[in-house]
Amino acid sequence: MSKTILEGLNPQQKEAILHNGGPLLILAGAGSGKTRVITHKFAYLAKKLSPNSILALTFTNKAADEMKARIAALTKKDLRNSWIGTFHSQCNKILRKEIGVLGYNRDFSIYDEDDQCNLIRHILKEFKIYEALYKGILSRISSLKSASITPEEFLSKGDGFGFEDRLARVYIRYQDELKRCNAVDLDDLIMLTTKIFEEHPDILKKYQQRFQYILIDEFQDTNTAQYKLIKLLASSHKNICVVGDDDQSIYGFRGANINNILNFEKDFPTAKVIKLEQNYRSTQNILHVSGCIIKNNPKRKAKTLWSERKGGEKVLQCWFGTEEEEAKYIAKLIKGLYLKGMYDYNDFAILYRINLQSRVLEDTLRHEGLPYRIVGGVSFYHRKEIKDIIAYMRLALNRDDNVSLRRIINCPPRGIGDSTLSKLEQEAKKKSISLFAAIKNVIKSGGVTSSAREKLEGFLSIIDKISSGKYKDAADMLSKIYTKTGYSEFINDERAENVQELIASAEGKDIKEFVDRVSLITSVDDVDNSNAISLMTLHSAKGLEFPVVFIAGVEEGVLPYFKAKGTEEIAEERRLLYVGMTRAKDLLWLTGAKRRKLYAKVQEQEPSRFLNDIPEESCQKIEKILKDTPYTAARKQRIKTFKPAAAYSVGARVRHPKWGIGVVRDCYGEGDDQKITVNFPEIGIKRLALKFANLERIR
DNA sequence: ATGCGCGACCTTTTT
DNA sequence: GGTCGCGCAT
Repeated sequence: MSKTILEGLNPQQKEAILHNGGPLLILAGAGSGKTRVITHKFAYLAKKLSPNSILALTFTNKAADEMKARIAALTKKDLRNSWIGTFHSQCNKILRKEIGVLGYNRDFSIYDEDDQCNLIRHILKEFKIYEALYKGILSRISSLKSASITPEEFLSKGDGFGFEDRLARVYIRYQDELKRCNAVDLDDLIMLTTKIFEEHPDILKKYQQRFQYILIDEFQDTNTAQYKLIKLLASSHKNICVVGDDDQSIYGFRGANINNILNFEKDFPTAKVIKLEQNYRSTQNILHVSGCIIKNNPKRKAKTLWSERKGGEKVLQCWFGTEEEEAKYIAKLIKGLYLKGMYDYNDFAILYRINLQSRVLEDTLRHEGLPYRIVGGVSFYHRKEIKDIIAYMRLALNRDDNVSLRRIINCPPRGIGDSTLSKLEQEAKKKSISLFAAIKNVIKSGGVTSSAREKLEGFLSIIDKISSGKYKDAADMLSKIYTKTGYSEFINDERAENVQELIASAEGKDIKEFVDRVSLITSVDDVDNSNAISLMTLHSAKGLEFPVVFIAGVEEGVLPYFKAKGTEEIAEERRLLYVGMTRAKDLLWLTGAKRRKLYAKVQEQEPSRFLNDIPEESCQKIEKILKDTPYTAARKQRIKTFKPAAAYSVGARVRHPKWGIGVVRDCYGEGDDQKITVNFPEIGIKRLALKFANLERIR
């Protein structure tokens, strides 16, 4: 057992896994096999401990799912009751049990950013603060919460005058309103859990005993509130292992506190520190150049990544007249490399700092007939029609949820306008009751015109019908909502399709679990394996890797973005570039344009200051468009590093459970990391991990 | 209740 | 350049 767990690992990785109890900080450089170490460490721990007594926290659902799948494959243990998940989902789990002590009801709603905005705007109207400020105010409140500062603390810090004081009052009111709605926002999931632990030592003790070991992934992304929470949980046994890379901290603007990683050793003086510096992804050259850039950051835990893939192609720098030329050249290069058979479309990624850069790139790729996909972007669950339908569901489960009620009381339109609504608001305020209860009161007391009363009765009976109905699953409930509310007649075809998709995704799911999932998920985990070039922001690229990476717009004002002024902000921009560069396995291009259209005006652009840190000899600068694409070294590199494994030979036929029969195009890697590339007719070329692919060899 | 014109504003965004 | 929100007009 422990043989398989430690097989194929380097000494540092082994040390990290075998380290016995006590605080451990694993500084895992880009591409150093971090996920592997975490999952194997979990498996190792699970030999002695029940898997359900290990708390393993990630930041994304995707990372959590992947971790679960890999641990399940490794340990063959039942993980249905495990505590592997995101910070938010695991806190939600705790709150659903314990929130009673704070005076909330267990059926609380979870508000996302959209709901938060609605609530803040509602409050600002009442406070007579210019409503357009809501975004700024919400972000201030959110950063207070992520820094674990309560409304009362913030108010007591202020001088009692001016904007800060008013902000404090809005914050207090906001928190009150949430409670009145029996709702928590995403920051509350962390903050309220912490609050319970602080105020109820017995509850804290229960969870301290339950979690014998704590594992945290992407530790550089934790905010102060999250760190406070895990310090509480780890304080008795100090069996805590955090894994992260300070050089990849790029979410400071969302409250992530890089000092958490820098201070871990101070907070846990007996902490062992292990550095994972062997990179299994990029060529030595790419690592060298990205290392030259990141080493200029102040306050970092120095790491020197190295790779067995010695040498490699030089990093290519290219400077163009305009962003159109930049895009065109990138497209031509991709086409050239593709036609030479070196790479597939999904081997390429084009990364950029700001979303608006994607437009020219998209236009050009389309024009050149190259397939692409945008990664990230607007979330499915953020769409109006989806949020509306979910709001009905939420209101049926939690009648105090005023935000959801306001959202749907007149959607689809049923003639309940502002005047009726403000009567309801008044009544609710006067009697300190929810809007839903206010509707009942107003109907009884005859506080509205008879036509308004009829309409309110109609709305009431819809909600009553929804909440008294018996449903076999979440899909059943959603589809009844969709028809009974009149929503289905109200929307256009495209939106109707989205609703159908939502209903389909709820098939067989428990209603409450489904609502939670929707609130805690951002994007649909669509497994888009289509053979296409990936376009995304540098932020979205974190955690991914591609054989060929282009970083576009490496210019002053774009990267670093012009709004980044202070040293820490510049340092974060530098890390952003570093994250982008370390995504590349074989080839890396840094491009820029002399003139770029930004927000309707053409700007003269200078090369990014970060480029000055790149040593001449590791870089190739190209001023004009070349006829030949430089790829020979990369090809040699590939052949050397990826020796064909014996498992499948190129040209062999295999069957995949989902995609049918295909032809093996490539097979490489060793041990658990064996990868296979298969061309499935109709579906296209897929790159698969041999271990999980479930392939069947056929003759 | 809806439609339109005007002005302000622009990042990144795991949950 | 394009979006979003507001206020005013119907």
